[in-house]
Amino acid sequence: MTSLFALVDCNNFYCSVMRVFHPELNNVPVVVLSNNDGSIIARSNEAKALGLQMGQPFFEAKPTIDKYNVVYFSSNYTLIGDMSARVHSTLARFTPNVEIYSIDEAFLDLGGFKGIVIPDYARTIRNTVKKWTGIPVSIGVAPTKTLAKLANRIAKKSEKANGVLVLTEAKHLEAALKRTDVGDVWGIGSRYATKLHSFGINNAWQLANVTDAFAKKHLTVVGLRLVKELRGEPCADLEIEPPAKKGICSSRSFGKPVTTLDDLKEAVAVYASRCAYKLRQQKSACRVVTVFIHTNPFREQEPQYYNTKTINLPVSSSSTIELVQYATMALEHIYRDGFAYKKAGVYITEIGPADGAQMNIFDRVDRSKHASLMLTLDQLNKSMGKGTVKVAAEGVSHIWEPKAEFSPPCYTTRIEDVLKVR
DNA sequence: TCTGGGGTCCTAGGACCC
DNA sequence: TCTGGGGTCCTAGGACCC
Repeated sequence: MTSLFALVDCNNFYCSVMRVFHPELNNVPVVVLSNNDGSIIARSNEAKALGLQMGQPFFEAKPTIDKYNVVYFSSNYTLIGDMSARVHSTLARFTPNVEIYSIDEAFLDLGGFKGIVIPDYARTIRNTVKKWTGIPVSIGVAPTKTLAKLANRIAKKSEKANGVLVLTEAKHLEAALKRTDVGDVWGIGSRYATKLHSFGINNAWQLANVTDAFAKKHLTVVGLRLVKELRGEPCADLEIEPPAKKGICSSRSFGKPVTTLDDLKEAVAVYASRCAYKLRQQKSACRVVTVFIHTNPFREQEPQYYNTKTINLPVSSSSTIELVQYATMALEHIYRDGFAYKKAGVYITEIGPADGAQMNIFDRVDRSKHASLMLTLDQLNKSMGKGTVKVAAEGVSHIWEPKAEFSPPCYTTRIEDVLKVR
Protein backbone atom coordinates (compact mmCIF):
# COMPACT_ATOMS: atom_id res chain seq x y z
CA MET A 1 0.00 0.00 0.00
CA THR A 2 1.37 3.35 -0.91
CA SER A 3 1.43 6.01 1.76
CA LEU A 4 -0.46 9.26 1.45
CA PHE A 5 -0.30 12.19 3.83
CA ALA A 6 -2.32 15.38 3.88
CA LEU A 7 -1.02 18.49 5.58
CA VAL A 8 -3.77 20.89 6.58
CA ASP A 9 -2.47 24.34 7.48
CA CYS A 10 -4.56 27.31 8.59
CA ASN A 11 -3.90 30.38 6.46
CA ASN A 12 -2.39 33.25 8.49
CA PHE A 13 -4.01 31.61 11.51
CA TYR A 14 -3.87 34.37 14.14
CA CYS A 15 -5.13 36.93 11.64
CA SER A 16 -7.85 34.63 10.36
CA VAL A 17 -9.08 34.11 13.93
CA MET A 18 -9.50 37.87 14.30
CA ARG A 19 -11.42 37.99 11.03
CA VAL A 20 -13.87 35.36 12.21
CA PHE A 21 -15.01 37.84 14.84
CA HIS A 22 -14.46 40.93 12.69
CA PRO A 23 -15.70 40.11 9.20
CA GLU A 24 -15.19 43.76 8.27
CA LEU A 25 -11.45 43.03 8.39
CA ASN A 26 -11.63 40.82 5.31
CA ASN A 27 -9.46 42.33 2.56
CA VAL A 28 -7.96 44.73 5.12
CA PRO A 29 -4.29 44.37 6.19
CA VAL A 30 -4.10 42.81 9.66
CA VAL A 31 -1.17 41.86 11.91
CA VAL A 32 -0.99 40.16 15.30
CA LEU A 33 1.79 40.98 17.76
CA SER A 34 3.96 38.82 20.00
CA ASN A 35 4.02 38.95 23.78
CA ASN A 36 4.74 42.46 25.03
CA ASP A 37 3.53 43.72 21.65
CA GLY A 38 7.18 43.38 20.72
CA SER A 39 7.09 42.13 17.16
CA ILE A 40 4.86 40.90 14.36
CA ILE A 41 4.08 37.18 14.53
CA ALA A 42 1.21 36.91 12.04
CA ARG A 43 0.30 38.83 8.90
CA SER A 44 -2.67 38.75 6.57
CA ASN A 45 -1.88 38.53 2.85
CA GLU A 46 -2.52 42.26 2.50
CA ALA A 47 -0.03 42.95 5.32
CA LYS A 48 2.55 40.70 3.63
CA ALA A 49 2.04 42.62 0.40
CA LEU A 50 2.91 45.84 2.23
CA GLY A 51 6.32 44.36 3.02
CA LEU A 52 5.71 43.80 6.73
CA GLN A 53 7.99 41.00 7.92
CA MET A 54 7.55 38.07 10.25
CA GLY A 55 9.36 38.88 13.50
CA GLN A 56 9.75 42.54 12.59
CA PRO A 57 9.80 44.81 15.67
CA PHE A 58 6.51 46.60 16.10
CA PHE A 59 8.09 50.04 16.53
CA GLU A 60 10.00 49.57 13.31
CA ALA A 61 6.87 48.54 11.42
CA LYS A 62 4.74 51.28 12.96
CA PRO A 63 5.24 53.87 10.19
CA THR A 64 4.03 51.41 7.55
CA ILE A 65 1.20 50.27 9.81
CA ASP A 66 0.00 53.84 10.29
CA LYS A 67 0.45 54.83 6.67
CA TYR A 68 -1.68 51.99 5.33
CA ASN A 69 -4.13 51.73 8.25
CA VAL A 70 -3.03 48.23 9.12
CA VAL A 71 -5.18 46.82 11.94
CA TYR A 72 -3.11 45.32 14.77
CA PHE A 73 -3.87 43.16 17.80
CA SER A 74 -2.01 41.79 20.80
CA SER A 75 -2.03 38.00 20.98
CA ASN A 76 -4.89 36.40 22.87
CA TYR A 77 -3.76 32.85 23.50
CA THR A 78 -7.02 31.71 25.08
CA LEU A 79 -8.95 32.70 21.99
CA ILE A 80 -6.35 31.24 19.61
CA GLY A 81 -6.22 27.97 21.56
CA ASP A 82 -9.97 27.65 21.52
CA MET A 83 -10.21 28.21 17.75
CA SER A 84 -7.36 25.77 17.20
CA ALA A 85 -9.27 23.08 19.09
CA ARG A 86 -12.31 23.69 16.88
CA VAL A 87 -10.28 23.25 13.70
CA HIS A 88 -8.59 20.09 14.96
CA SER A 89 -11.83 18.48 16.08
CA THR A 90 -13.36 19.25 12.69
CA LEU A 91 -10.44 17.51 10.97
CA ALA A 92 -10.90 14.48 13.22
CA ARG A 93 -14.27 13.89 11.51
CA PHE A 94 -12.47 13.00 8.30
CA THR A 95 -10.02 10.37 9.51
CA PRO A 96 -9.19 8.71 12.82
CA ASN A 97 -5.50 9.15 12.08
CA VAL A 98 -4.67 12.77 12.77
CA GLU A 99 -1.42 14.20 14.08
CA ILE A 100 -1.83 17.62 15.66
CA TYR A 101 1.46 19.04 14.49
CA SER A 102 1.11 22.56 15.80
CA ILE A 103 -1.49 25.06 16.87
CA ASP A 104 -2.48 25.62 13.24
CA GLU A 105 -1.38 22.49 11.39
CA ALA A 106 -2.32 18.82 11.26
CA PHE A 107 -1.16 15.81 9.28
CA LEU A 108 -3.87 13.38 8.16
CA ASP A 109 -3.18 9.84 7.04
CA LEU A 110 -5.15 9.23 3.86
CA GLY A 111 -3.17 6.12 2.91
CA GLY A 112 -5.79 3.44 3.48
CA PHE A 113 -8.70 5.23 1.86
CA LYS A 114 -10.45 3.25 -0.84
CA GLY A 115 -13.10 4.35 -3.28
CA ILE A 116 -12.70 8.06 -2.75
CA VAL A 117 -11.29 10.68 -5.06
CA ILE A 118 -8.51 12.29 -3.04
CA PRO A 119 -8.64 15.78 -4.56
CA ASP A 120 -12.42 15.90 -4.00
CA TYR A 121 -12.03 14.66 -0.45
CA ALA A 122 -9.36 17.27 0.29
CA ARG A 123 -11.60 20.00 -1.07
CA THR A 124 -14.48 18.77 1.09
CA ILE A 125 -12.23 18.96 4.15
CA ARG A 126 -11.24 22.50 3.25
CA ASN A 127 -14.82 23.64 2.69
CA THR A 128 -16.06 22.01 5.89
CA VAL A 129 -13.41 23.61 8.08
CA LYS A 130 -14.26 26.98 6.58
CA LYS A 131 -17.98 26.48 7.07
CA TRP A 132 -17.78 25.16 10.65
CA THR A 133 -15.01 27.32 12.08
CA GLY A 134 -14.65 30.27 9.71
CA ILE A 135 -10.94 29.53 9.28
CA PRO A 136 -9.52 29.19 5.73
CA VAL A 137 -7.04 26.32 5.33
CA SER A 138 -4.71 25.02 2.63
CA ILE A 139 -4.19 21.33 2.01
CA GLY A 140 -1.22 19.57 0.46
CA VAL A 141 -1.35 15.84 -0.23
CA ALA A 142 1.65 13.65 -1.13
CA PRO A 143 3.36 10.32 -0.37
CA THR A 144 5.57 11.68 2.45
CA LYS A 145 5.17 14.32 5.13
CA THR A 146 7.96 16.44 3.64
CA LEU A 147 6.30 16.37 0.23
CA ALA A 148 2.89 17.11 1.77
CA LYS A 149 4.46 20.19 3.36
CA LEU A 150 5.87 21.21 0.02
CA ALA A 151 2.52 20.64 -1.73
CA ASN A 152 0.83 22.72 0.94
CA ARG A 153 3.13 25.68 0.29
CA ILE A 154 2.19 25.66 -3.37
CA ALA A 155 -1.50 25.12 -2.59
CA LYS A 156 -1.40 28.25 -0.47
CA LYS A 157 0.43 30.43 -2.99
CA SER A 158 -0.92 29.29 -6.33
CA GLU A 159 -4.17 30.82 -7.54
CA LYS A 160 -4.74 27.85 -9.79
CA ALA A 161 -4.47 25.37 -6.90
CA ASN A 162 -7.02 27.38 -4.93
CA GLY A 163 -6.00 25.92 -1.59
CA VAL A 164 -5.65 22.25 -2.50
CA LEU A 165 -2.78 20.45 -4.23
CA VAL A 166 -2.40 16.69 -4.59
CA LEU A 167 1.04 15.51 -5.70
CA THR A 168 1.11 11.83 -6.55
CA GLU A 169 2.26 11.64 -10.16
CA ALA A 170 5.97 11.72 -10.89
CA LYS A 171 5.78 14.55 -13.42
CA HIS A 172 3.80 16.75 -11.04
CA LEU A 173 6.23 15.99 -8.22
CA GLU A 174 9.20 16.89 -10.37
CA ALA A 175 7.65 20.18 -11.43
CA ALA A 176 6.74 21.05 -7.84
CA LEU A 177 10.24 20.25 -6.58
CA LYS A 178 11.83 22.31 -9.34
CA ARG A 179 9.82 25.40 -8.47
CA THR A 180 10.55 25.18 -4.73
CA ASP A 181 13.63 27.00 -3.47
CA VAL A 182 15.80 24.77 -1.34
CA GLY A 183 15.41 27.17 1.58
CA ASP A 184 11.65 26.66 1.51
CA VAL A 185 11.95 22.91 2.09
CA TRP A 186 10.74 21.80 5.54
CA GLY A 187 13.87 21.19 7.61
CA ILE A 188 16.17 23.46 5.61
CA GLY A 189 16.74 26.65 7.56
CA SER A 190 18.78 29.67 6.56
CA ARG A 191 22.14 28.14 7.52
CA TYR A 192 21.63 25.01 5.49
CA ALA A 193 20.16 27.00 2.59
CA THR A 194 23.32 29.13 2.39
CA LYS A 195 25.48 26.05 2.54
CA LEU A 196 23.49 24.28 -0.19
CA HIS A 197 23.54 27.35 -2.43
CA SER A 198 27.32 27.37 -2.16
CA PHE A 199 27.28 23.86 -3.65
CA GLY A 200 25.01 25.06 -6.46
CA ILE A 201 21.97 23.31 -5.03
CA ASN A 202 19.20 25.84 -5.37
CA ASN A 203 15.91 23.99 -5.60
CA ALA A 204 14.26 20.98 -3.98
CA TRP A 205 14.68 18.85 -7.10
CA GLN A 206 18.44 19.29 -6.96
CA LEU A 207 18.41 18.48 -3.25
CA ALA A 208 16.41 15.30 -3.88
CA ASN A 209 19.11 14.20 -6.32
CA VAL A 210 22.23 14.56 -4.15
CA THR A 211 23.95 11.37 -3.01
CA ASP A 212 23.12 9.91 0.40
CA ALA A 213 26.73 10.45 1.45
CA PHE A 214 26.56 14.13 0.55
CA ALA A 215 23.31 14.57 2.50
CA LYS A 216 24.66 12.85 5.57
CA LYS A 217 27.98 14.65 5.48
CA HIS A 218 26.58 18.15 5.16
CA LEU A 219 23.11 17.90 6.72
CA THR A 220 23.53 15.05 9.25
CA VAL A 221 21.25 12.03 9.43
CA VAL A 222 18.28 14.38 9.77
CA GLY A 223 19.06 15.81 6.35
CA LEU A 224 19.48 12.34 4.87
CA ARG A 225 15.95 11.45 5.99
CA LEU A 226 14.71 14.70 4.53
CA VAL A 227 16.31 13.96 1.15
CA LYS A 228 14.77 10.48 1.08
CA GLU A 229 11.38 11.96 1.86
CA LEU A 230 11.79 14.38 -1.06
CA ARG A 231 12.35 11.34 -3.28
CA GLY A 232 9.05 9.90 -2.06
CA GLU A 233 10.41 7.42 0.46
CA PRO A 234 8.55 7.90 3.78
CA CYS A 235 10.86 8.19 6.81
CA ALA A 236 8.37 9.60 9.30
CA ASP A 237 4.99 8.30 10.38
CA LEU A 238 2.06 10.07 11.92
CA GLU A 239 2.45 10.77 15.64
CA ILE A 240 -1.10 10.42 16.83
CA GLU A 241 -0.33 10.26 20.56
CA PRO A 242 1.83 13.25 21.42
CA PRO A 243 4.97 11.99 23.19
CA ALA A 244 5.57 13.26 26.72
CA LYS A 245 7.73 16.36 26.71
CA LYS A 246 11.38 15.97 27.67
CA GLY A 247 11.82 19.58 28.66
CA ILE A 248 9.29 22.20 29.73
CA CYS A 249 10.08 25.89 29.70
CA SER A 250 8.16 28.91 30.90
CA SER A 251 9.61 32.35 30.34
CA ARG A 252 8.55 35.86 29.44
CA SER A 253 10.03 39.23 28.68
CA PHE A 254 8.92 41.82 31.19
CA GLY A 255 6.61 44.69 30.36
CA LYS A 256 9.16 47.05 31.92
CA PRO A 257 12.67 46.50 33.31
CA VAL A 258 12.81 44.74 36.67
CA THR A 259 15.54 45.64 39.15
CA THR A 260 14.61 44.13 42.51
CA LEU A 261 15.09 40.58 43.69
CA ASP A 262 11.56 40.54 45.12
CA ASP A 263 9.96 41.24 41.75
CA LEU A 264 12.15 38.69 40.03
CA LYS A 265 11.19 36.14 42.69
CA GLU A 266 7.52 36.69 41.93
CA ALA A 267 8.02 36.24 38.21
CA VAL A 268 10.17 33.13 38.67
CA ALA A 269 7.59 31.67 41.07
CA VAL A 270 4.87 32.17 38.46
CA TYR A 271 6.98 30.50 35.75
CA ALA A 272 7.96 27.59 38.01
CA SER A 273 4.32 27.16 38.90
CA ARG A 274 3.34 27.00 35.19
CA CYS A 275 6.04 24.39 34.56
CA ALA A 276 4.80 22.31 37.50
CA TYR A 277 1.25 22.48 36.19
CA LYS A 278 2.26 21.35 32.69
CA LEU A 279 4.29 18.58 34.27
CA ARG A 280 1.30 17.29 36.23
CA GLN A 281 -0.87 17.46 33.12
CA GLN A 282 1.35 14.89 31.43
CA LYS A 283 1.63 12.90 34.68
CA SER A 284 5.36 13.40 34.92
CA ALA A 285 7.89 14.60 37.45
CA CYS A 286 11.25 16.28 36.89
CA ARG A 287 14.66 16.01 38.52
CA VAL A 288 16.32 19.18 37.30
CA VAL A 289 15.30 22.84 37.54
CA THR A 290 17.16 25.59 35.67
CA VAL A 291 16.54 29.30 36.11
CA PHE A 292 17.89 32.01 33.82
CA ILE A 293 17.76 35.80 33.96
CA HIS A 294 19.09 38.42 31.62
CA THR A 295 19.18 42.12 30.90
CA ASN A 296 18.05 43.65 27.60
CA PRO A 297 20.67 42.79 24.96
CA PHE A 298 19.30 45.48 22.65
CA ARG A 299 20.29 48.20 25.11
CA GLU A 300 23.96 47.95 24.35
CA GLN A 301 24.86 51.07 26.30
CA GLU A 302 23.54 49.56 29.54
CA PRO A 303 25.47 47.03 31.68
CA GLN A 304 24.68 43.50 30.55
CA TYR A 305 24.31 40.41 32.67
CA TYR A 306 23.22 36.90 31.81
CA ASN A 307 23.32 33.86 34.04
CA THR A 308 21.72 30.47 34.63
CA LYS A 309 21.67 28.13 37.59
CA THR A 310 20.73 24.49 37.51
CA ILE A 311 19.64 22.59 40.60
CA ASN A 312 19.37 18.81 40.80
CA LEU A 313 16.45 17.74 42.96
CA PRO A 314 17.09 15.02 45.56
CA VAL A 315 13.81 13.36 44.53
CA SER A 316 11.91 14.02 41.32
CA SER A 317 8.84 16.17 41.82
CA SER A 318 5.89 17.87 40.17
CA SER A 319 4.82 19.85 43.23
CA THR A 320 4.38 23.56 42.64
CA ILE A 321 5.52 24.25 46.20
CA GLU A 322 8.78 22.35 45.76
CA LEU A 323 9.59 23.59 42.28
CA VAL A 324 8.95 27.17 43.34
CA GLN A 325 11.30 26.66 46.31
CA TYR A 326 14.12 25.29 44.17
CA ALA A 327 13.63 27.88 41.45
CA THR A 328 13.81 30.64 44.07
CA MET A 329 17.03 29.16 45.46
CA ALA A 330 18.51 29.12 41.98
CA LEU A 331 17.46 32.71 41.38
CA GLU A 332 19.01 33.91 44.64
CA HIS A 333 22.21 32.26 43.55
CA ILE A 334 22.51 34.19 40.29
CA TYR A 335 20.80 37.49 41.10
CA ARG A 336 23.10 40.51 41.05
CA ASP A 337 22.14 43.96 42.22
CA GLY A 338 22.38 46.93 39.90
CA PHE A 339 21.03 45.53 36.64
CA ALA A 340 17.80 46.19 34.76
CA TYR A 341 16.46 42.74 33.96
CA LYS A 342 14.40 42.16 30.83
CA LYS A 343 13.57 38.49 31.01
CA ALA A 344 13.56 35.47 33.28
CA GLY A 345 12.62 31.86 32.77
CA VAL A 346 12.36 28.43 34.33
CA TYR A 347 13.31 25.29 32.45
CA ILE A 348 12.72 21.80 33.82
CA THR A 349 14.36 18.64 32.47
CA GLU A 350 15.11 15.02 33.36
CA ILE A 351 11.41 14.36 33.10
CA GLY A 352 10.01 10.93 33.89
CA PRO A 353 6.75 9.26 34.91
CA ALA A 354 5.40 10.66 38.19
CA ASP A 355 4.89 7.24 39.75
CA GLY A 356 8.37 6.06 38.85
CA ALA A 357 9.98 8.63 41.13
CA GLN A 358 13.12 7.39 42.85
CA MET A 359 12.84 7.29 46.63
CA ASN A 360 15.52 8.90 48.75
CA ILE A 361 16.02 7.92 52.38
CA PHE A 362 16.81 11.51 53.35
CA ASP A 363 13.60 12.77 51.82
CA ARG A 364 11.75 14.87 54.39
CA VAL A 365 8.89 15.96 52.13
CA ASP A 366 5.50 14.35 52.70
CA ARG A 367 4.89 13.41 49.06
CA SER A 368 1.39 12.02 49.37
CA LYS A 369 0.29 15.20 51.12
CA HIS A 370 1.84 17.33 48.37
CA ALA A 371 0.23 15.21 45.69
CA SER A 372 -3.27 15.53 47.10
CA LEU A 373 -2.76 19.25 47.65
CA MET A 374 -1.73 19.70 44.00
CA LEU A 375 -4.72 17.66 42.85
CA THR A 376 -7.03 19.96 44.80
CA LEU A 377 -5.27 23.04 43.46
CA ASP A 378 -5.58 21.89 39.85
CA GLN A 379 -9.25 20.99 40.31
CA LEU A 380 -10.09 24.35 41.86
CA ASN A 381 -8.29 26.24 39.12
CA LYS A 382 -10.08 24.17 36.52
CA SER A 383 -13.56 24.71 37.94
CA MET A 384 -13.21 28.28 39.20
CA GLY A 385 -10.86 29.69 36.59
CA LYS A 386 -7.12 29.93 36.05
CA GLY A 387 -5.20 31.50 38.91
CA THR A 388 -7.97 31.15 41.50
CA VAL A 389 -5.56 29.36 43.84
CA LYS A 390 -1.80 29.80 43.79
CA VAL A 391 1.21 29.69 46.08
CA ALA A 392 1.97 32.87 48.03
CA ALA A 393 5.37 33.35 46.36
CA GLU A 394 3.64 34.14 43.08
CA GLY A 395 2.64 37.46 44.62
CA VAL A 396 0.06 39.95 43.50
CA SER A 397 1.84 43.13 42.43
CA HIS A 398 3.21 41.75 39.14
CA ILE A 399 4.69 45.00 37.92
CA TRP A 400 6.68 42.85 35.49
CA GLU A 401 3.61 41.56 33.61
CA PRO A 402 4.04 41.72 29.82
CA LYS A 403 2.25 44.47 27.97
CA ALA A 404 -0.77 43.68 25.82
CA GLU A 405 -2.24 47.02 24.94
CA PHE A 406 -4.19 45.97 21.89
CA SER A 407 -5.91 42.88 23.21
CA PRO A 408 -9.01 41.62 21.53
CA PRO A 409 -11.68 40.33 23.92
CA CYS A 410 -12.20 36.62 24.58
CA TYR A 411 -15.04 36.17 22.11
CA THR A 412 -15.29 32.43 22.60
CA THR A 413 -15.29 32.42 26.38
CA ARG A 414 -16.87 35.64 27.65
CA ILE A 415 -20.58 35.95 27.14
CA GLU A 416 -20.40 39.73 27.57
CA ASP A 417 -18.15 39.96 24.56
CA VAL A 418 -20.31 37.71 22.46
CA LEU A 419 -23.42 39.73 23.24
CA LYS A 420 -21.51 43.04 23.15
CA VAL A 421 -22.97 44.17 26.47
CA ARG A 422 -21.08 46.04 29.16
C1' DT B 1 10.48 54.24 25.03
C1' DC B 2 9.67 49.68 21.82
C1' DT B 3 13.04 43.45 19.30
C1' DG B 4 8.30 36.41 21.29
C1' DG B 5 7.99 31.83 23.48
C1' DG B 6 8.34 26.91 23.48
C1' DG B 7 10.09 22.96 21.71
C1' DT B 8 13.21 18.77 19.22
C1' DC B 9 17.25 16.39 17.60
C1' DC B 10 22.17 15.75 16.43
C1' DT B 11 27.26 16.23 16.80
C1' DA B 12 31.74 17.12 18.62
C1' DG B 13 34.77 16.92 22.15
C1' DG B 14 36.32 16.14 26.84
C1' DA B 15 36.42 13.15 30.96
C1' DC B 16 36.78 8.85 32.54
C1' DC B 17 37.20 3.84 32.59
C1' DC B 18 39.32 -0.67 31.64
C1' DT C 1 57.86 11.39 12.36
C1' DC C 2 55.31 7.39 14.83
C1' DT C 3 53.60 7.70 22.12
C1' DG C 4 47.01 2.20 22.75
C1' DG C 5 42.33 1.66 21.75
C1' DG C 6 37.65 1.40 22.45
C1' DG C 7 33.55 2.39 24.95
C1' DT C 8 30.32 5.39 27.61
C1' DC C 9 28.63 9.45 29.60
C1' DC C 10 28.06 14.29 29.77
C1' DT C 11 27.81 18.99 28.09
C1' DA C 12 27.87 22.79 24.98
C1' DG C 13 26.58 24.33 20.88
C1' DG C 14 24.34 24.23 16.48
C1' DA C 15 20.59 23.36 13.51
C1' DC C 16 15.79 23.15 12.82
C1' DC C 17 10.44 23.77 13.64
C1' DC C 18 5.91 26.63 14.54
